[in-house]
Amino acid sequence: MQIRRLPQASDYKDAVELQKSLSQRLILKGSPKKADFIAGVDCSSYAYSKLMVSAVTVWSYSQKEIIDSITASHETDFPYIPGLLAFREIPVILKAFQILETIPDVVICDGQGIAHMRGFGIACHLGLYLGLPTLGCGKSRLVGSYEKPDPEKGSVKSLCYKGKEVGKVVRTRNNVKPVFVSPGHLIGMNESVEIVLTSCLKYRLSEPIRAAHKLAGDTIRIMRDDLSKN
DNA sequence: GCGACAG
DNA sequence: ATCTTGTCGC
Repeated sequence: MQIRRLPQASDYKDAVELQKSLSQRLILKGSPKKADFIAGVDCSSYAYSKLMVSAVTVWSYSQKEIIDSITASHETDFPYIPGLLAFREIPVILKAFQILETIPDVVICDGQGIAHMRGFGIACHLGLYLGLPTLGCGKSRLVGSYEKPDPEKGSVKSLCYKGKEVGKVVRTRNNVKPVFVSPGHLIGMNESVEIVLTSCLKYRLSEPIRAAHKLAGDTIRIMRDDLSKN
């Protein structure tokens, strides 16, 4: 699919400034017209190397199964820095989207949307590149405070940061650690939570994210094994 | 200055 | 994120 062009940053200072300026472009409302094709994005990296693998899967809500998936690999020079995750993962993620045939209705990212110190997590960054509705679904918190949601699936509490609600803490399975949901671009807060809950069938993580996580992991292990032979 | 800190 | 098997608990 088509990817938009955005300004780049190579060092910490430029990256922080870029996030501040790009955050002005976000549209944090709306609901996907037809939220049937829900994509999940995840990355795996190989310890002790720069190798990164991304996986994008597309799950159909009506069919309850993965209907398309793709992987890409890329070497990165950007280290993991809390708040700057996108600069490490976006290149390999865009490489995968470039060859993805199915156009998703909405994209779920492994990480945060606006629940970020500058209101510009990886889901926001990817949303501007793709021009599609995106949202972040993190397995842990980056910023903000919250009260524990009730133990039943579907319970939700606000995630607040600097006096504003920036996300939701969502229980996707009974008695299981909640996930952190926040809009990325072209979608609202409640709509983001709705997408996550409708794509969580029997596990903590939504189906497309789970599938992408497994695909990226399996792929990088295969690449690692091939490297150790030759 | 100290502690926190997506993946 | 990654190095890694079995095992305890609902």
